[in-house]
Amino acid sequence: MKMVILMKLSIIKTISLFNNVSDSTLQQLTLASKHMMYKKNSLILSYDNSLNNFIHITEGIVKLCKVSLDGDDIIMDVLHSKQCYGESIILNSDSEQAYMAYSVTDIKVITIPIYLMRVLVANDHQLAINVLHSVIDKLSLQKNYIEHLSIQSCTQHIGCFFLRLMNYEDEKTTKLIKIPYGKHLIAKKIGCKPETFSRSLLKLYKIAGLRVSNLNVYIENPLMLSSYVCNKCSKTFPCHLNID
Amino acid sequence: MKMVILMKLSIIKTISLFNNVSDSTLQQLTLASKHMMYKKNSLILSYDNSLNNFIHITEGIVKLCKVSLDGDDIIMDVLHSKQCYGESIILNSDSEQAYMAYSVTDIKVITIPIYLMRVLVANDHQLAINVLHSVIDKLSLQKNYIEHLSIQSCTQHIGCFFLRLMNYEDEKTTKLIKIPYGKHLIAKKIGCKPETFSRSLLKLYKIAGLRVSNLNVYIENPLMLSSYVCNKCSKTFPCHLNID
DNA sequence: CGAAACCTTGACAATGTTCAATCACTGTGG
DNA sequence: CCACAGTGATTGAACATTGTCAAGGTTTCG
Repeated sequence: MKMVILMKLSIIKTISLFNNVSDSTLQQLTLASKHMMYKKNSLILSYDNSLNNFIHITEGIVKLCKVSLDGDDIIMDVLHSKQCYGESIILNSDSEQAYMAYSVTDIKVITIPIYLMRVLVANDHQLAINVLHSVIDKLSLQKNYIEHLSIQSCTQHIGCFFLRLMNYEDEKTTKLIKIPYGKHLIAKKIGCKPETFSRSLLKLYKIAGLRVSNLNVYIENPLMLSSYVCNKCSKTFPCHLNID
Repeated sequence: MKMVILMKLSIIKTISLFNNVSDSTLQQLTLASKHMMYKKNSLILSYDNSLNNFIHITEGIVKLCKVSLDGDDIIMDVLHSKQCYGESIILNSDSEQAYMAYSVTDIKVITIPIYLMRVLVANDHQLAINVLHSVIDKLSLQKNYIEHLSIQSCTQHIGCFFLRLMNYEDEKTTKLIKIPYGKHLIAKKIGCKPETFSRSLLKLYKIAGLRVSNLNVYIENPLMLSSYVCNKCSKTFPCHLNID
C-alpha cells in the first residue's frame, strides 16, 4: 500500500501546477488523487462529474464537449498529455462550465476532487499562484485563438494547426509530422466541416506542397506555408503557441 | 493633498478586485495609482505602456487593439466601466499580450504600475485569490465567446449582442435599448464587415421586428429574437453573459 | 453650409455548407 | 483468408453566407 502512495506522490510532483507547494498540500493531493486508465472513446467525465473533479492528463488525448440544443456535439477543447481541466471551477462551480470529457486515444489521467482543490487554493498561497499562472496562460492561448478565428480563412486555420504541430513535435522545424487524431475531430476543433477540411488540404498542397497520407503529413515548403498562414496575423512565424 | 489621497482610497475601495485585501495593500495601491481623464478617441496605452500598467475603467468605454501585418487594426476587446485589463501580464509580461488602448467615449481610468501589482499579488493572498477570480471569469466569458463564434451566423451574433445588451441595461427585459458605441466598432468586435452588419440588421427586422434609428434599438419581439439567436447554443435564453 | 466620418445599398467574387455519391480503410465473423 | 459491414475521407454540384469594391446617402460638427 505504501508503495502505491509513493508512486502517486512521485507522479503528482511532476505536475507543474504543483511546483513548490507545501508538503501538506502535496500529501493531501496524493491521498485524494485517483489514477485511472481508459480505453479509446470512453466517457471520462459526465456533465455532473466535470463539476466535481479536477483532471490532469498523464498520457494520451482527451476531448471536452458540450451538446447543443439540436443534438450536435460541440468540441470545446482537445487536451494533450500534461494538460489539465478544471481550474475554472475551483472558485466558481458554474454550471455553464460543465463539459463532457471523452478519451480520444487510450489514456491515463489523474482526478482530484474539486472541493479539495478549493480548500487547498484558499490556504496554500503558492498553489493559488500556480493556478493563477496556469489560468493566465490559458487566457492568452484563447486570446490568440480568438484572434485567429476572426482573421484566418479555414485553409489558413488548418495550415496554422500543422505549423504549431511542427513546433510542438520538434524544436527544429521538421518537415514530416504526424497527425495526432482523426481529421474529423481536427475539422470540428478548427470549426469547419470535414468536407471543407478535405478541400483545404488540396489548397495547401498547391500552396506549400503539403502532402497527407494516412496520419503522416509532409510539408515540402514550410516557409511558403507560414507566409500564407500568418500574413494577416500580428505575430511572426513561428507562432509561439503550443497545441491549444 | 491629504484630501486627494482619501478620495483615491475611496475609489480604490470600490473596485471589486481589491475587496478584502490588507490595509497595507490598499495603501500602496492608493499611493501608486494614477487617476486620469481622457477625451474620446485618445490613445490611453501604447504597445509599451500596456506592458507596464494595469488599468481599470472607472467611467466610459475603451477598446483594446492590435495592428496586423498588413496594417488593419484588430479589435481584441471592448471594455466598459468597472472592467479592467492587465491581469494577464501580472505573472508573465509576455509581449504577445501587448495591446494598444484607445478611448471610445470620454473616459476616466485608474492605472497602477504592473510591477507593484506583481509584488502585491505575490504577498497578499487575498489579492491573489481576487485576481484568480477575475481571470477565471474572463476565461469563462471567452469560452462562451468561442462557442458562439463557431456556432452562430453573423446575424445571430448581432442578435446575441443586442440580447446581452438588453440583459445588461435592465434586469427586466427591456424592448428599447441604446447602442453603446458606433456600428463600425460593433461590427469589428463581432468579427464581420460593416456592410454585413447593415444587411444583418435588415434580416433581424424581418425576423423579430428589430428597428434601429440612430443609436436607439427597438425590439418588437424579443422572444422571437432569442429563439432565432440561441437555437444552436447549449444554453437557454436569457444568456447569462454580460458584455464581454 | 459644407467637409468628413459614418452608414447603407447593389453587383459580384470568394469562401464555406449541404447533400448525395463514391472510395478507402478497419475490424469481425464465417 | 476473404467477404462484408461500418466508419471515415473525398469529390461534385447546388446553395448560402460573407467579403469586396464602388457609389450614394446621412449624420455630425465645426
